[in-house]
Amino acid sequence: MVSMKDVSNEAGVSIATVSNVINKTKYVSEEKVQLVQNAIKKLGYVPNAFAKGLKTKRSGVISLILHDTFNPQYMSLVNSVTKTAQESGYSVMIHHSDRSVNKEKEALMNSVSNSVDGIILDPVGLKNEYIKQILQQNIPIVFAGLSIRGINAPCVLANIKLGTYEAICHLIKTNHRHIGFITNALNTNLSKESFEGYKKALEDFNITMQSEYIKTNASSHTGGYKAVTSLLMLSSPPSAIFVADELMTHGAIEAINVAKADADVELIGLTNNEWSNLVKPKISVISLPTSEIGRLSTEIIIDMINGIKPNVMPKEYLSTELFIKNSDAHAMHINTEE
Amino acid sequence: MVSMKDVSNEAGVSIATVSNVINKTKYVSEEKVQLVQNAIKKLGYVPNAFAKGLKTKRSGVISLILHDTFNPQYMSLVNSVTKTAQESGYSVMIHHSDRSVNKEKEALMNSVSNSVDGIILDPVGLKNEYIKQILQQNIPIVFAGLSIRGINAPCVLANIKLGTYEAICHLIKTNHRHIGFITNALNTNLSKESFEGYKKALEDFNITMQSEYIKTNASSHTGGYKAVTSLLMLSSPPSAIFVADELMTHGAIEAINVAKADADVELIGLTNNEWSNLVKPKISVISLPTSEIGRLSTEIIIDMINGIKPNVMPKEYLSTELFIKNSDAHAMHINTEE
DNA sequence: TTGTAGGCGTTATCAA
DNA sequence: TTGATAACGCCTACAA
Repeated sequence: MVSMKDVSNEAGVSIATVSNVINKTKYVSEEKVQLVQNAIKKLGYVPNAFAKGLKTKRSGVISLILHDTFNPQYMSLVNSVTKTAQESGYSVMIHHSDRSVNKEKEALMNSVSNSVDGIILDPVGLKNEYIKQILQQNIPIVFAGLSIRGINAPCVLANIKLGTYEAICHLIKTNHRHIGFITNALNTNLSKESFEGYKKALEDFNITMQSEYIKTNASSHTGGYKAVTSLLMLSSPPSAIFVADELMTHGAIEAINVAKADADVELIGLTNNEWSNLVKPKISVISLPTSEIGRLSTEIIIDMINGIKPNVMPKEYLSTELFIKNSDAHAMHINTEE
Repeated sequence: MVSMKDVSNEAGVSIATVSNVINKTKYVSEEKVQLVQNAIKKLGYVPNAFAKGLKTKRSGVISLILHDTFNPQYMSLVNSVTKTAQESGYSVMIHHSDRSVNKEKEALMNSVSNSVDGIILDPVGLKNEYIKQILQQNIPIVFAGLSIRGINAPCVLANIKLGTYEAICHLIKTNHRHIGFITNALNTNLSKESFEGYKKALEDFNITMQSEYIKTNASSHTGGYKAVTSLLMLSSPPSAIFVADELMTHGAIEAINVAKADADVELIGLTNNEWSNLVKPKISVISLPTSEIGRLSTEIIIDMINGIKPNVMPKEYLSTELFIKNSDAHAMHINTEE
């Protein structure tokens, strides 16, 4: 491996001068700059990040820890984080916690051990004691997608409550009064907040919530299928259904197809997958601002690394978008911050 | 930051003993092991990867460089690479070259500078002089998804030629004789090999290739749309169309919908997106073994890191799968290696 | 079985 | 303006 010392020998200058040329830390005469640059090129010198990090305590690496990469939406998160980071000269290390608190802990430890400059965490659950230890290490952390209670760190989230509210309002305005709501066990912020939005919309329009229209124990493909099927079998079935998860939306579509009920029921799902435009029956969707979440999280973490306090604490909500079927443009796009 | 020295002080042993306890490099008496472990826990010691790497020249990091992350398929690649790596104790650093040879070069340099133990490269184009320099640095590299000519490194690819061949054979066996073929400019291995498969299938069944059925200048959504539209306007349009790209498949479906031609034309697209099951008109698809490509690439790179020569050189082909519409099971699954 | 000490490639302080 | 040199935290002969 060719080191600074080799370069300094080749160029006939001191190691310090080489370092100053590379990092532009001090003025070096044009003559020596040339000498050094030629030597670097000739020898194919590449700086050693270990040695540099050992001195500076900085790695130029941001750690991205994802809890569920099965969901296709995560690609745009990975994308935007990586791009934003690269633009600022950072590299991204990616870990999967795979819905396991233990793996999350491992990923966090690994991040500490690798001296990453900052961590973007999409947490597994509502708590992980180990996270507090990270904060004590003084390594910046921001939460993406989910928040963790009791932890004072910035947090970038989709405003799913407002998104759901908008979607339900749209349905009501297009004369739906019997609206189904399907989600998983209401044990995540996402589903809980989505349900809040649903309730609020009904309230605002003075519509009584009917418990038989609410299915809160669905999950994944099959769950969506079963939930919709049972809704359609009610004596007075809903004329519209909101589904708060991408996979469950799949199942919902199939159920409608099987029941040949596409003329009778309006569906709003959750996805930003392009394929959803081509699906029959046509559905409307709300899409999470995954890409923006990634970009903003990264910008915040970089600010924190540089000692700049993020001005929005502790939570930053990004709005979802509602795409109405048969319409290229999206219907509403309300931007809120708090 | 708490270092080994602090631990050794706390435990009342030497630094070397601490190191030996941590790395299990030498036998240490049970008594001192306890002492050290208690000290580690008490102080919250975490090894410093910089110092370690500086000595050992190993980082435990694999670099994954992707050329196009717009394509949703990449998520499963990222997924399988990360999981496989994590299982073997490696971390993954992810870079986007974004179809730019320059960015690819930057990512490679960054990888060298960070002393990654190995590189999985999904290359931008058919060549990049800089890659040869990487090989000279003696850092293991494997190509995923695309091969680069003139470079002697392992290479894990989808057997798109065979996949296309199977798909076209299926069409022929179901009595199609007029089969359209749509791809981009034939300037990538993928499209070239796909076209090879198309030609071979026609030959094997003694069907004359008709040049008006071949559209090789399509690209992206719009390209697929235009290509299919023009095919459908032929005086004797094809009864089946093969589309060798996910986005182009989108456009193709729309074109068929607009032309209301779904009864008349059979479509086979390229994707492994779950949504494609729900699309109308129903389509068949061949799917790339992205996940397997990721897993195998990672296994190979880890072997190389450990000095084990991969036994399959220089290319390893993984088979695609053909999913016939209206059928849950896939029709064929032929596994070949060469 | 345990300890001492040199050096990995940088950066940064201090002299020159 | 440039150059010596002492850390940074760890591993690993080599000694004891």
